[in-house]
Amino acid sequence: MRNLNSVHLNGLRALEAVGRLGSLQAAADELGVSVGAVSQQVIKAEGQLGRLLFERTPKGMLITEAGTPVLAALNEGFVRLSEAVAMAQRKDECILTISVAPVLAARWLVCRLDRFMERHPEINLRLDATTKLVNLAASDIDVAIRVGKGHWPGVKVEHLLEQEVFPVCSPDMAAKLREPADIVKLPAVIDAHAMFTWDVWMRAAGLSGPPPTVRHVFNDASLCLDAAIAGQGVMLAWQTLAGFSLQEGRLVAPFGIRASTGDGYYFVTAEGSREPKKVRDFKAWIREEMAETAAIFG
Amino acid sequence: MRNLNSVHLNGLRALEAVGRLGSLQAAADELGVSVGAVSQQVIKAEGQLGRLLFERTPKGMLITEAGTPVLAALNEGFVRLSEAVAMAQRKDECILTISVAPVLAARWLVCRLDRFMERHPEINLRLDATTKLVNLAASDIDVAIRVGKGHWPGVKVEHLLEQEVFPVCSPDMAAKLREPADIVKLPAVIDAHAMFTWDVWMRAAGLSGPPPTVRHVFNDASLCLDAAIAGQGVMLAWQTLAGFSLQEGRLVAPFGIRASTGDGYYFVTAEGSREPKKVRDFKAWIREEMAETAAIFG
DNA sequence: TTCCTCATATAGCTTTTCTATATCGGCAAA
DNA sequence: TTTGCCGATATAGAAAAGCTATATGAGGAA
Repeated sequence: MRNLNSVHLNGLRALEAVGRLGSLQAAADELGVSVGAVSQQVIKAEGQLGRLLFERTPKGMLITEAGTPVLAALNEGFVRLSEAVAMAQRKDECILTISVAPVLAARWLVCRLDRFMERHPEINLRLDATTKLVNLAASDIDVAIRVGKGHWPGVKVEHLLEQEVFPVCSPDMAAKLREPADIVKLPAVIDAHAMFTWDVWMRAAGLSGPPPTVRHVFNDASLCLDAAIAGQGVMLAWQTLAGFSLQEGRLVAPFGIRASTGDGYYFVTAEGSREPKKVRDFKAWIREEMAETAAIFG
Repeated sequence: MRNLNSVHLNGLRALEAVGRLGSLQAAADELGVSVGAVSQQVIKAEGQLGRLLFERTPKGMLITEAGTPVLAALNEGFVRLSEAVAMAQRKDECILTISVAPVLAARWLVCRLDRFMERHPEINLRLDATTKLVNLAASDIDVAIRVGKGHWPGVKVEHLLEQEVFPVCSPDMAAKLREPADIVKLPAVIDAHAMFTWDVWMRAAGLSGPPPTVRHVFNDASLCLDAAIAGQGVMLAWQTLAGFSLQEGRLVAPFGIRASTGDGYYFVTAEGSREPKKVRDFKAWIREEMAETAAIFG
């Protein structure tokens, strides 16, 4: 499209407007400039194209035969540009863009989105699955959910749920356990990205000695949970990861001892401006769903 | 399309180029400006739209979800504008735009255009039927054929054929005529726009007395000729108007007396520049056809 | 002949666009 | 940890584009 470098876009627009509206005055009205400005632009643009698109008559501008297809194509082009601008300027009241960790999306959020649709049919979600802390001022994300200490500058942070970890394993594996100390004797499956270790839970359980032996390590928490479900070992899991599988009976949390990691779930939104209703609606719904998940454990 | 007034077209183009090419540098290369210029334009245009279309990452600009449809529409728009510009800038070697009087077109030229197509299949004609003397410098007409004295300033004029007039009537009507003086006793059909009167012919025929009585007057020479063909009167016609009907035997030119009107057929072209081959080809062909028409009369 | 409409030309001001340069942040390699 | 590179951004000021205001010209109608 380098050929567009040889002609001024404002001039092409002037040509199109005159071609469609029939006179310099009508075009000037639409473009919001004076008749003289349109006249200059038309003359200059014709010069840049090396082609006369109009014949001047006392009754106004008449399109030349060569001008007809050119002006038709210009019209289609500008109609499309106008649609693009309208699209960009439209307030997407009905689209909510959220950012959550992939594992939270896969293991907790996506399976309950049907309930969000029931509650808010007028809101369409866009889900950006990433663990990065997004720059909300420089992206189109409305709200993020993140796990961590919550000390993130430049954004508004709102606590949602304290993260707790606890061992989970298959029911068959759990059936062989007589006391909490038996858990650390099981082989373990490990999530390499976890920000905590078995020590956190063992302290809460009042256990000393070595942690479980590592059988498998995964770089994806969701895959790690699948391994635990498959009976390949015990995993130190957390509420949103394991809640659904616990409810289904595919996993068991033996003895129910939980330890707080010191991290929490937080809503992260842009500072300053008043939150749109769709964001408030979403947060309220998430709170309810988190409360229901928390209720599984006590 | 007034919404385009609120955003700079150059900025939209910068957005589109970055969206399509993936970086400010690549866009700058295509637009022929510096990276700083593109950066400024993108930032300003996003501000004017009130929408971020890109997320800035260390690896370059990433299109936001909202940006994807907007940039797609911008791309379509600019592709079409580019096509329009290419169309306008393309040298139409194969299109010849001619301007002739409507009656010349209808009665002489159009019926023989098949022969022009045979001779020059590579040339497409555009025919502008008007009697006005066109401003060749301010229109896209390559060559005009006009009837008159030929004294037209500011254009190149080239004589083609002297205009002669002569009475024509239906064969039945002609069968009753014994001598030229009988012609002026017939009722006449008159072309209101004709630039000559019966006096011109009567002088050439050596006849005195009153001209034929007027039966019908037409504001279109072609309709007038049709009336003569229909036997409604005698018409003072000219070569290009009546030639074809004479050859067909639908009209007769009794006694073959012709008078020169003092007007002529002329090629009219723009002054100055060397004529393209297509114009020279067309004129050569017209000369041959005119010579053939002239041969009908002796 | 006069008046109106439409396009065009011109001078000069305003706005946009651009260049040149410096800076910043992130990432990879030493 | 330091350094260098890459890509984006900010800034000042120059250049170009765009615009207004005004005058002019041509054609047509009253």
